[in-house]
Amino acid sequence: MGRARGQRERGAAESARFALLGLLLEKPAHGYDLARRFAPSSALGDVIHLSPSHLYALLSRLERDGLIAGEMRDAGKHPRRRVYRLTAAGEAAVQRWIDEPVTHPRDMRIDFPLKLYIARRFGAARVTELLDRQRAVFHDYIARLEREEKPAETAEDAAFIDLMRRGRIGRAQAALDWLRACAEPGEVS
Amino acid sequence: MGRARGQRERGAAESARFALLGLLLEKPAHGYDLARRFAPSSALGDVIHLSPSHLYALLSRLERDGLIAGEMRDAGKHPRRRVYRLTAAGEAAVQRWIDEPVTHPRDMRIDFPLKLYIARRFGAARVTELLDRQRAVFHDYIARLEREEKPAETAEDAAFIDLMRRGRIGRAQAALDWLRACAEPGEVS
DNA sequence: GGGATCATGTAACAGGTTACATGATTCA
DNA sequence: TGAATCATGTAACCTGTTACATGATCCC
Repeated sequence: MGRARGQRERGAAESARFALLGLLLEKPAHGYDLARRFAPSSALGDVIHLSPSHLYALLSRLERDGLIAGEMRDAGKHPRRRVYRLTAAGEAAVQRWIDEPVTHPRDMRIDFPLKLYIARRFGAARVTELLDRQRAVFHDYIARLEREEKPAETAEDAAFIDLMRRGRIGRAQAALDWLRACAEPGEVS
Repeated sequence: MGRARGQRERGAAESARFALLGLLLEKPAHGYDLARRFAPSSALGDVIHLSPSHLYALLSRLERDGLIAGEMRDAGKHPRRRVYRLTAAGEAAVQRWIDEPVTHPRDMRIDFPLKLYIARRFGAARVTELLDRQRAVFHDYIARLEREEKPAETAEDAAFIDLMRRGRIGRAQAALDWLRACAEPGEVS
């Protein structure tokens, strides 16, 4: 009971949860509103696909976990809708999430873009800080990999492991290059 | 009942299942044997971590799915062990898997390295073919991305979407570079 | 006897995903 | 009246993961 949580590996949709919180940071919204933000032709929809049912399921869990609170509201000429707002815990969690760089290049596909998207809505300074921190992380990551010497059982294994290392360095380097492009003037609105 | 399966997204451990099948392609083995192949200091262990319990769970599912068949055997001076061998269906599946390049750069972290590792055990020709096919896939992938023009709702969204596209191209290019390094003489034993 | 190694599982739980179900309102 | 849009959910299913349980054999 009460396992050391808070240090979990993030699943593919863990990121989606935070993106939802990030949208609610701007203003309260209901499910259908949020779903529109993830439409295929939108920026968020380009990063991650969220079907309506999936999105509602995520919202339920977020509410269960106490990060958001929903309230049914009449909406004049529309069907009743459940409007969600962040709780204090939810706001704290999402603020932390935005500012924290990812630790691994694999997160440059989904997690980081979502942070970037949300950070943009809170000013250029927020974005610049995120980009800087993220670059520092990968810079160190590459340095560590380049120093690394893993013991291997056979020469064949050693060759393979070294190949893998070169792959990791290449991916981190690609991430670094892309981050530099993001920071170019005009990119961050 | 009987949803269109066979076309599923592959989870992180879907790859591990195939790696297991790949190892069994060489010769039948029991769980503990296979677990050793995934030791932290081994080539496979460098690509993916499989705890013994996880591995046994995967083997159970593989057997349930009819890809492998296990048989308890006495082993002289050792405790009894359950020796697994591929079924015809399992062999067909793994042969297909080895030769099929991955469709997405994200799979260069785990799925492709596992294919590469297994392919190596079946000769340099097998590896060369895999590398060639994989390069062709990413070559096309990049060409498609470079042609692509996505409609966006706002100019800001358009800029963001373009940034994402550049990220994807960068990752694919890094994969391509790495594949070229893999194909260099001496790399494929 | 007892620690190391060999060997195999299972129970339980949380999370991801989606097919399916439902109904209000608007407007042509 | 009926199609389009607005709006919300849930039941069911599978998978991933891991803590925990168990026991044989070897060799000092």
